[in-house]
Parts: sequence; structure tokens; C-alpha cells
Amino acid sequence: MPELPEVETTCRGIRPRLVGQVINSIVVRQPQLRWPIPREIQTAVGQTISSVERRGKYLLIATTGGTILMHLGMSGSLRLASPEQEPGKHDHVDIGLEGCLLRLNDPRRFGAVLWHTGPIEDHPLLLKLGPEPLEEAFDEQHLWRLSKGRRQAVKAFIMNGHIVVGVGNIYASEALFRAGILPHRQAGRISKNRYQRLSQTIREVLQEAIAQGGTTLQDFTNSDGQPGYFAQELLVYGRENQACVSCTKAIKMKVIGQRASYYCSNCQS
DNA sequence: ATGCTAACCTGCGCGC
DNA sequence: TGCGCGCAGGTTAGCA
Repeated sequence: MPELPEVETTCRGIRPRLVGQVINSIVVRQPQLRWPIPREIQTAVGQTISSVERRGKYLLIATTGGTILMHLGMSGSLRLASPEQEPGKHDHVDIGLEGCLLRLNDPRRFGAVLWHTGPIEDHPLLLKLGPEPLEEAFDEQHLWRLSKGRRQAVKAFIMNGHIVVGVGNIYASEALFRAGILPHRQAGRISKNRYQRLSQTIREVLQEAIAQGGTTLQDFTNSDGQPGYFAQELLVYGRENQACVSCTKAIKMKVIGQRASYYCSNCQS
């Protein structure tokens, strides 16, 4: 479910309610997520939250004694709820604050809740991540340099978190369409000029999606339970056999790296 | 080093 | 109605 814009929307939504608050309790109903939730997570109880940040699709809730590292996987979402609200079927974790709680819901359980002491940037899951697509370090130079000699499809290349973080399946197809590049083109055989265009369209789609509050396909809601509105802006994703918005030719679908990829064979080359 | 595959799970929509 | 199938927004581990 959540790509970078959805995680960013969530992060912005929960931050004002969390920073400065003391964690009163952590209730784990289902510890079996992507990795088991460690017992040490209870160390966070009694600590004060100092910041709520995003790195790629990871949410980092920093406290005075360590950091809660969360990932929403494919189907996770966070809600701010009142302590009286009964937990639902897939409400696996509650982080209790003063007067409210942060509740993790994740039907497929591909998400993660981990605890890390020491500098969070040293966490093994974050250590090898590529640059943030909306920050300076990400540009055509970066893509061009790392693509050298790579025979992998460019779509898989930009979805690789070690290259650049936060480009998920929806936005990868969208960015490639806007850049006029076929998703199955080999990464190492794309010109620097085209990477210039691609780095631009990646930033563009992500920024627009954040401005719209994320994309709601089935069930994404922000921390207030509101849906995102980017779905109506999607030009190719999920539009197989429909007319291309630019040339009216039928949109095609091809599985690349186990993921459905949508493109226009006329507008992209 | 690179790149592909399986794996982790549940829910939903579709065709029969 | 019910059942089986295929598919879904992510990412890592493991192997060639």
C-alpha cells in the first residue's frame, strides 16, 4: 500500500501529536510481522519522543533512549485513536501516549516494528539506502553513474532502495511514462539526458502525490482516516487496455521483476 | 558485484 | 452462495 508519499503523509500527520509526548505503554497483540517485534521495544516505555522522521519508507520515532523503527509494508497504516476505541482484527500494536494512542494496523503483516539504540543511521536496514529522491544528492549524475554496466530493467533499477529510496511500483510506472522511457529498457543503456528527465519526473510525481495526500487504491488512509487523492492523477498505473492520455493507444502491461508495469509503447521508447 | 526468485501474509474480486 | 485462483502499494535473504 504505502509508497513514499503515503509514508510522508502519515509522518506529517502523526508528528505534531507525538513529539514531546511520553510513551506510557506499548501493547503488542501480534508480534509476528516481517520480523518478530523484539521484547526490547518495551524499553521505549517511559521515554519521551524527541522527533518523528521518515527515511525512505521507514518511519523513525526517536526517543531519549532509542528509536522505534517502523515500516508499513504492503498493507500497513497508522492511526491516532482514543484509548477507548476497541482494537480491530489487524490492529497489532498500540503505542499509548497521554490521552491518545498510535495504532498500527497491518492485514498482511509485511510491516515491521523494531527498536534500535545508538545512532539510527547505523541501523543495518538504513545503512545501505540510496539518497532521498526529494533531496539534493539525487540527480541525473547519481542515476547515470550507478547505472553504468547494469543490464537490469530501468524500472527495477529505480525501485532498488540502494539506488534511490521511496520509488515504489505505482510511481515507478508513472515517472517512466512522464519521462518517455520504456520500463524494460536496460538501465545501463540509457543516456544521461534521459536520466536528467527521469530524475525530474521522479521528483515531480512524488511531490505531486504528497501534495494530494498520497494515493488511495483500496484502503490507504492517512493518520486521520482520510483517503489520498492522487489515484485520479495516475496516467498509466492500473490502466491496461485503456487509452493513453497522450496518444490514445492502448496502455500495455508487462511483469518486470515480479511487479506489474504499465506503459505506452507509443509514447515511451 | 549483479540479478533473479522465493518468501513472508491476508483479503478481495472474478469466473465458474 | 461458495470455491479456487490470481493478484495486490515492499523488501530481504539466498542462491546462481
